Amino acid sequence: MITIKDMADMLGISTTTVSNVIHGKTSEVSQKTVEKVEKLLKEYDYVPNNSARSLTQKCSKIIGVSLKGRKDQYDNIIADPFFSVLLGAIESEIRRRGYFMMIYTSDDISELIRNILTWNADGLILLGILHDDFVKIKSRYKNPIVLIDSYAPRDIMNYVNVGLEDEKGAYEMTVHLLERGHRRIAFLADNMEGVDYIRYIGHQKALARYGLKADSKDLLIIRAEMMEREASMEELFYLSRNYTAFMCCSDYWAVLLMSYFSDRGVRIPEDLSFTGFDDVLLSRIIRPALTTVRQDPAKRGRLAVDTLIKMIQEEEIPEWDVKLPVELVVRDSVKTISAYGNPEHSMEPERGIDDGVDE
Amino acid sequence: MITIKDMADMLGISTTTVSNVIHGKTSEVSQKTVEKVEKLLKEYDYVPNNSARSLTQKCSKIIGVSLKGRKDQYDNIIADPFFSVLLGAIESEIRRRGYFMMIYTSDDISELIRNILTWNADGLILLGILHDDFVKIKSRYKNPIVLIDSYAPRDIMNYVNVGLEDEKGAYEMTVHLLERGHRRIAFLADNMEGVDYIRYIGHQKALARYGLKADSKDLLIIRAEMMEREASMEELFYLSRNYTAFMCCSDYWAVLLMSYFSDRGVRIPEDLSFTGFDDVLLSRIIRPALTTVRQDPAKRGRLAVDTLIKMIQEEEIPEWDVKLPVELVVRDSVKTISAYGNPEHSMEPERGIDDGVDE
DNA sequence: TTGTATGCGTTATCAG
DNA sequence: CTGATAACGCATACAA
Repeated sequence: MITIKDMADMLGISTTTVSNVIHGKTSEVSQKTVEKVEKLLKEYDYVPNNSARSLTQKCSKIIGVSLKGRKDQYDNIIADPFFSVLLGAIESEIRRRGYFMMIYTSDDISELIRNILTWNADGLILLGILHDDFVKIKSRYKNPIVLIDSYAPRDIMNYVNVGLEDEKGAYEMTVHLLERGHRRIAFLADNMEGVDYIRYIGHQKALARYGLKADSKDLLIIRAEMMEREASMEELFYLSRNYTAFMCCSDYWAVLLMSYFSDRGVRIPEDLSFTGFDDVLLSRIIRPALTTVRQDPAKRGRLAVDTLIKMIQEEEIPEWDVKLPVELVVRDSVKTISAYGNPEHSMEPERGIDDGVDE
Repeated sequence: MITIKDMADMLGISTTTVSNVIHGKTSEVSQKTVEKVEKLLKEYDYVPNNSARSLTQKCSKIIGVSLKGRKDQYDNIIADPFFSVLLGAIESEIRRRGYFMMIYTSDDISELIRNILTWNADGLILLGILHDDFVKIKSRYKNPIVLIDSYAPRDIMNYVNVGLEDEKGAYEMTVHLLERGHRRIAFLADNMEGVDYIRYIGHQKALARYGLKADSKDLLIIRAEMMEREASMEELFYLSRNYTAFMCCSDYWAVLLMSYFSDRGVRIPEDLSFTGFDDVLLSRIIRPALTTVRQDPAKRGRLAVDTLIKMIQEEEIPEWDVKLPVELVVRDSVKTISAYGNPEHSMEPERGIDDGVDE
């Protein structure tokens, strides 16, 4: 590892001159010196020491990416099919822009903060962080932050979020189910915060538009450990008899449950319809192919990085809450039960009710 | 961000003393001073600047993780179901051990090397790197390196690899197919280097043990862009008529192809059997569930990190080539065709032939 | 056009 | 027990 000083000594010139050549400030250096230095740069394949750079400058060229692990959900969150695609896109964009990515996963938010601070990251991308944690981070870390999939009360704190038309997606999916004649729909969510909550709002609005009312008993919260506990699954199986459709908040769960139910003799979609959210690879591969809401995680990752770098370079404060479009993808996991729809509800939305979505 | 100097000034003592307290060298500091400093440490929640530390010390506490992207394979390699689980395990273990993870993906190996050097990473974990690239990296980077899934000629260069019983896995899978009466087996691989090549060796040995000979025309190389090109898939479809089983080098491909073939009316496993490798979530979810070779990527990730840290701390040079066990997982994607087996081959291995595996 | 001097935050050496 | 002081590698303001 050759240093600037080494090279300066070798050429009998000062470090300043070498540094200037490295940074392309050749206007202030004679052509001859430039050539000498560049020759040496090539010869020894000089690589700057970024620790030293971070020290003298304000910036570290590091972008921190944090996903608070949730022990209750998956073994490790990086393995989640949706997160991994997103993360891959973020990584490649960070690299393309000449930055470095450092990942911090932790269930302990204060440890996470210490890790960010200790490297003085230029900016931060936070995935699926809850509001309280965001506030804690924001209070200690002053550089730009971009959130992905966050819903926080706007009035409490400014934030930049690269989100999704979650409400619209859930709305359209619900409408799709209703139009196919489904009236007994269960809504399956990981939790009732953030993204899943907003999707539930969309679901409710669609029901309302059809003169139906969401019933809290149709809201099924599903957790990773349930798959392990036979009793929980039995109960879910039992509950499923009340429904013609399971509307899931993620492809991951939809696909897992489809597999579980079909193994127990439930025919999909004949006996029970399923829908997902995300459109990950899984949902295209499984049979019946999953009807779902598509988003573009690669685009999202890129946009998050672009936005963050814009903020870092202080060109501007970008739009504070982007909602990327979603698209209903109809495949084969939803049955059409027109003749079998609950007769007391018409197939058309009731007149006079018109709550917009994402207004 | 409070610094050591700030605190020293506040207390009217020297930075040395503060630093000593921070590092627990309290034997050389009076109790009173220790308490004063620790109070301040807490109060301002002091976080050390790691760039400064890296500069003065030999170590950076960074572990670099590199996966050379292969443009021909996936959009981004992090999204690969197997890699993402492995990566997640690596990340959590690195963090648990008090290190930081920096990811470098690049198709340009020299860019990758520069990134590693610029941060002076204490150690490196290389995933799926080919031998030539490893040599290049090794020539520029002198800190410990642990490989995952590498096969290189041992005589050329020392290396530490955390691998798998690839040969054994493929051997057992092939035997399984043979015992179920399959005689016309296609071997599908991404390429003919590294892991896939060793698996092919195992495949060949199993065939030999049954008095059969591997035919190079039964070796089908499959690439990501093939899925897009209709002509390629048509050809594969046409070829498939020659076989009773497709033995795939990864679950990823097995599952993708199963889906493709079953959509075109091929019954699985009645018309065509499939096997995979890895046992990712996908293979458990899909129906028919995939017969595959299980490995434990989480364990692998942990072991790789443990090994690397051992090397970094110079406790010892660990075993140079670990091969973690694999396990055949029989599910429903392989048909039993005992009555239909090629009559000129007996179901039992021929006598007198006895090439061991992984000897 | 080139060089000198200083500082970034930390650790380590050595002297008091 | 404590404190100067130098050093790590780099960038920059200022001199020459």
